[in-house]
Amino acid sequence: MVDSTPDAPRRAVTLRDVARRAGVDVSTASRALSGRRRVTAGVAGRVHDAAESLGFSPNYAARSLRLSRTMTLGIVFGQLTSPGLLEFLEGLGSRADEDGYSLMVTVARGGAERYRTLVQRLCERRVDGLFIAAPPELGDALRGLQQAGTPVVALFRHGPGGDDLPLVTASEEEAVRQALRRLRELGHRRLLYLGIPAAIPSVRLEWLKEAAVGLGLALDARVIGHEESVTRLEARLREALGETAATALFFEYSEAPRLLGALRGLDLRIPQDLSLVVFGESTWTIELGPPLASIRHDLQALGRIAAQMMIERLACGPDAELPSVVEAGVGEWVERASIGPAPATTRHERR
Amino acid sequence: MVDSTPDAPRRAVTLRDVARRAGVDVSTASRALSGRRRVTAGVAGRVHDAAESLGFSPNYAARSLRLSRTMTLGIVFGQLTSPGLLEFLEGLGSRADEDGYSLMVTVARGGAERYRTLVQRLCERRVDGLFIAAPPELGDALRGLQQAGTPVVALFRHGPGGDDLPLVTASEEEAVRQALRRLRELGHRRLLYLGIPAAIPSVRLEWLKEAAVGLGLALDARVIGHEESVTRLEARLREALGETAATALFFEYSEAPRLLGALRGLDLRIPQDLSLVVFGESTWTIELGPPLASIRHDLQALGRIAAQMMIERLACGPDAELPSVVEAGVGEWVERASIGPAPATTRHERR
DNA sequence: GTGAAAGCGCTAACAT
DNA sequence: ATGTTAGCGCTTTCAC
Repeated sequence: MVDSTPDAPRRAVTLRDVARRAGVDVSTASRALSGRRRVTAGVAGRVHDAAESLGFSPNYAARSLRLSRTMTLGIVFGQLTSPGLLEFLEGLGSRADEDGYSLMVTVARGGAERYRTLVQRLCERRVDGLFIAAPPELGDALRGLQQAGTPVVALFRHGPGGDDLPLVTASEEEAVRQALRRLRELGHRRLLYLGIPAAIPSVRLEWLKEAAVGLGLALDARVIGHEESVTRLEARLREALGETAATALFFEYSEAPRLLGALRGLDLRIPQDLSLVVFGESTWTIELGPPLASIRHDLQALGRIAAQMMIERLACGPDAELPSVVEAGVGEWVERASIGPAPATTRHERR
Repeated sequence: MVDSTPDAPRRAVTLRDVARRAGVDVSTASRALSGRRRVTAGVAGRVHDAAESLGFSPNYAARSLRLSRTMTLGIVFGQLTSPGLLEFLEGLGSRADEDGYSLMVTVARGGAERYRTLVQRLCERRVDGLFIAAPPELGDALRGLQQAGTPVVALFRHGPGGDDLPLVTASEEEAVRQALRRLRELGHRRLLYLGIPAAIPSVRLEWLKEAAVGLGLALDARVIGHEESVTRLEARLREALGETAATALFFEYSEAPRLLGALRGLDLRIPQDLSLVVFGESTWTIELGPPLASIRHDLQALGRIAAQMMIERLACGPDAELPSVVEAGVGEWVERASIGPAPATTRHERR
């Protein structure tokens, strides 16, 4: 049923097969199928029928070779950790898909060397465009791409040493300002930021500092280790809150489980004793316990935007330049029940 | 620095360029670079130098065309929701990567029709192997792949109507049995399973039922809506616990935030009043609140196994058959503080 | 409107 | 050991 000639060769049907079946030349079949050039109605019909009945599926490698474009976009991730990356990927993928582009996804997982290897491989694959998340120093791994005029853009942020690529990212500046303004309005004067070293935070910290200075708020920042236990964090937290007398706490989504766990041990009421703001969100931060106020992104939308930019760029031809930084997405301040008026005296002062 | 001839053509360097520069024929250059056939040391050196200095990157489309293999694996996801999919993807991708395969990732996001479209596209891309997560009825979308002898495997489970593909999945049978045995040991006799309709649960429910029957435990199962609010769930939960007098509750990771939120409103002590077991886990279920006992998978390992199977199959040639079901991963029972001895009388009986 | 022919970049027979 | 030749499947001039 699936195959009319049961012992057909283990070989894909080619355009040649279709043409033969339709009684025309391959070139005619090509035209009929691509529809780009006019063909007699009868011929077109026969060709389509033949293709249909043979189960013809055009070979993209051949087409790519001829057309010098693969209709493929590549992406290199550093690591697939944050669940936000799935949303991003979904957005990017679906937008690309709409214009017929497929996505090659790779994960570096290692150092800069791995990044370079993957970039090389994607270059061999002749992707039409390449995204690199938080790119490190890439050296001459980009050479092939550059020679071919393939656009390469950095995603989210630049990694150490890799700041020579146009960047597509979401800006949180305004959202951070809004959050701080609101907290100030609620009487908060001293803020604390807890983050892991050398990740996204650096930029966030800049924004936080800037906004805090602008509004006359005190901001302390402390680094917490990636692996510190909940009990350890509890002590750290107690100490940090004691020393800074902060009434509002900022932290990263990735640290939220441990931090919230530690917070429980401290017997603080949220938000009466302490207001909480998290960078990023998910059902966990919203549905469980006090809904956490957050500075979030629509990462799916950001993905779509990144894809769209690339596609437009591709349509413009190789000579169009990419702007060096595109703040494509916009961070959003979402107020929720985890923030409230600052306590008159902090818990620690009370003691 | 990057380019010795500043106004070089916007064109990738080809093997021909390398050969010319090295003063040899393209075929010789090909041999020297592939290293598959012996070449004089001097020539090899010159060719490599030329390739190096020109920044040569072999065109995979051309190679694919010639070799009839793309060194590309395709994967179709239904949706990119569960964070576990990232782990899976990472495992699959890294294993594939080790053997030089790249990964084309697509997301159906829609109904069976979208699946078919993506399968078609991946077929045109001539992937060497294809994974489809929870495939629905695919109809003749698989024809091209079949004709070409491309292996296609289903992942996780079969979707409605799509049960004609070899399946790679993880079995939880034994883990479920262990969990129930342990609960029985702790005095539990009545269990409750809360799940969303038409997702993974169906299989899980089978396993649960089977194990429960085998151990003489009572098992009730209730469906909860995908969108029910926490307060609504609270009522549902109260009702369900009241009616079944269950002392242990099973639920899915995806429902955990809402369910745990609802549980809080019920003023139950975990595990004194109720024991909890979740299918799947993350830092959220471990670090926050009472660590949840779980039936989990190492999805990254499963991904690696799936990739490995495919690669081996590819090495065997197109005539090797895939076994129809491979339970490649093993679910694991992990006991944590969320389970404890069954209460002498259930909370509701006490009232 | 259709067929003939060339060629995208590469590899593998075959010849030398 | 190296060069010559053919061809993977497709699109696109170029004739007719």
